[in-house]
Amino acid sequence: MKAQTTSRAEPAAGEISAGFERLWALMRWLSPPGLSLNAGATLGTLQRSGPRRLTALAASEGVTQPAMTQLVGRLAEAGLVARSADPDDGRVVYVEITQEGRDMVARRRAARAERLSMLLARLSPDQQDALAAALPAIDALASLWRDDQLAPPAA
Amino acid sequence: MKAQTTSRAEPAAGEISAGFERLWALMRWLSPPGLSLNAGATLGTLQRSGPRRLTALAASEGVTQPAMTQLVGRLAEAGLVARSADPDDGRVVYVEITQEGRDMVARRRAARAERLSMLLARLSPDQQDALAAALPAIDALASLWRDDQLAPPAA
DNA sequence: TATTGTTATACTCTATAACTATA
DNA sequence: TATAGTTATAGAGTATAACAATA
Repeated sequence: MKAQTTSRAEPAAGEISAGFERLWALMRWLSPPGLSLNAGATLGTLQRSGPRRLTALAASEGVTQPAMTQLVGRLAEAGLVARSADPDDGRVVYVEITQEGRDMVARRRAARAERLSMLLARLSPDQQDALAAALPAIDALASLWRDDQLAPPAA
Repeated sequence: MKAQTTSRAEPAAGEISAGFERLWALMRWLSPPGLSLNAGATLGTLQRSGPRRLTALAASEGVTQPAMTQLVGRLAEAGLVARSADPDDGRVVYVEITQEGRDMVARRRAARAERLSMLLARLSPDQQDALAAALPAIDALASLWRDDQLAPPAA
């Protein structure tokens, strides 16, 4: 309740998180079956960021290390990712997306875009513009959070 | 691939859905434990929309009818919702949020807002504004989709 | 002794199919 | 016969705890 510690961000935070929550069911509907949302997001992270350690992947996707072990196991079994060892540290496992995985990401992205564009077309031009204009902020928000998970700040 | 059927919405759809996907892990992190994301979203829908039939609730949350039966059962057991019968049709079940449920929604919303505001404060003012400006579009998108689920359009 | 990742186990949640009750 | 909702069953996916291997 303490006022003006964070400029105008504070009053808006409640509405923004409520808006995100309302998108929850839509996001599930957009995602083609075959991969869970976690699996799809993990694949997307690997495509954007390149090979990553299993622990880092678990942190950036917000799941536990054992859960990521199993998720990577499923993705590897499906040929979508590959594991590799660190030559300098035998404990470390790197996870990398395969070409097959990239194809899967592309297919899913196209399917989502097709479904979403039908809805977007029914928004007003102003609303479409507002969504597009918010994309950099959405990306920045997601990146900030992921970076915090990898190297927690103060709290 | 067919061009200009939907103005500028089409090229942006891919980026927007990718942005949503990147928010996925953040959304899970924002949500306090105790209720699943589906449970929280369902409670939020009931608070906004008032009593709803179980079938309609299942459609608007994007889960099957049996899944909603069980989810409502869990929420009712926790005292967060109440069922009531339709006097005119003995088959119909209405689901309504209780005061305890409203309190839960408020608590969760406050917790999410607190976590999110720490991240929002680290965005530039422009980015904060862009997010706030996109809220009406996000709400409209969610509503469009929910309405379609309740009464499917053409496809 | 600390760190990285895996295995074991139990639990939550979901979907499909079969069922009951009302219309 | 169709519709609203429930029950039965099986499966996916997660977390906690215990473990193995490397540093």
